[in-house]
Amino acid sequence: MSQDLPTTSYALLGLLTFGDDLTGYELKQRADRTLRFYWVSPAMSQVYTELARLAGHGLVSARDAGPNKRSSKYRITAKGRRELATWLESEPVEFPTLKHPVALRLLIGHLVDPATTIGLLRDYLGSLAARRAELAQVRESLRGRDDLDQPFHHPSLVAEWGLEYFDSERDIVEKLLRRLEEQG
Amino acid sequence: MSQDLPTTSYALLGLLTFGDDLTGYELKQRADRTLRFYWVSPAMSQVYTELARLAGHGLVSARDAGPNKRSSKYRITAKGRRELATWLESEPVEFPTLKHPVALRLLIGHLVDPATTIGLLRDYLGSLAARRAELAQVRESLRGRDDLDQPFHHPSLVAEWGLEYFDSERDIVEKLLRRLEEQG
DNA sequence: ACAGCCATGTAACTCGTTACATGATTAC
DNA sequence: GTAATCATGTAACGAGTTACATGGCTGT
Repeated sequence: MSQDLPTTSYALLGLLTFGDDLTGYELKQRADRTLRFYWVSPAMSQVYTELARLAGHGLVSARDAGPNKRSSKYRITAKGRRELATWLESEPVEFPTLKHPVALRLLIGHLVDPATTIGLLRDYLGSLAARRAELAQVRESLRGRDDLDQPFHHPSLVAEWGLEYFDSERDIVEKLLRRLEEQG
Repeated sequence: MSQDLPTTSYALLGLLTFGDDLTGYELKQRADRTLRFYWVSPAMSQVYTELARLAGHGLVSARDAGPNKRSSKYRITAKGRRELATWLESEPVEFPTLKHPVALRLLIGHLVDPATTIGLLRDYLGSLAARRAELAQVRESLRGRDDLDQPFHHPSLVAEWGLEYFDSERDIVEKLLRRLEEQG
């Protein structure tokens, strides 16, 4: 029965488990707010492709709302919920993948002068702070709906995890930067 | 002059800047040891594809060594070094991408019982420790070749960054786990 | 002789992206 | 009226994977 879909498909399906029905467009917005920080934010076109696939497997159902067959809302089906729970329990869970262009550039730092590397890391600290602020705003927006029995309890746990990750990354890079500045 | 290759291509090219010439096979091994932790470890077939592309752009040169036209070693060219330095200085550097299947599953923890989520995180702590041990071994293997002016100075900085990341991730997950255990 | 590793490559395929096309609704 | 946003989709492409095919070299 287990369908074995790509992970992004399960991720989008998961975003439909919070008690509301969404259009493809709205689903993309939710992905931009949450999924982006620890998975990917799929392109608009892929959201529609995935919704069509999920509907083909009977994991979501489409319901027309607007007058012109537009704005159809998607709802997760009972089968979709079972499928998601099975996926969640399936072993083994893949190890996280990190694609870190900054670390990658630091690796070949011997090709350029130290000032370039230092500038690279300073820029990174800036974008890290900006990204952290975005996530902090998301976390704040869940306040009041994040109690133990409320739908956004787990999303808020994940958001807090992300904030701690950003803080730790900042600390590590700051320390590294001090080290490079002393050498250079 | 800037070629604008995929990042994996620059990454593999970067692995050829440490003073030795490598066969495709050896390059794959080096990627498995280092690149894997903060980028990806490309499939064997892709390594050969990328080497062919790099050679086509004149960024690496192939030199036959074996009798049967096999075991040809690849060496980065002067043009390749210039290209890499340009890439390193190019702005802006992309923000890291994290694909975190564990966080993704935690997000929809409301679909399963707490024990499942707790088990998931415990498993993750285990694989995290294993991965950290692998990286620690890599870092140790660089000792003696990691001084300021030596080729593996920057790789060792990156490895230490990775070790600190793993430690921080472990701390965050352990705290989260305690929180879930108290609730459940 | 056989296993296991070294070594290279092609073909088919999936995932996901960007570019493009189209049109409705809302706010000013 | 017109710009911005809402909304949905198709087509072409690129990056990267798995499966497959091939054969040499090394140790026991």
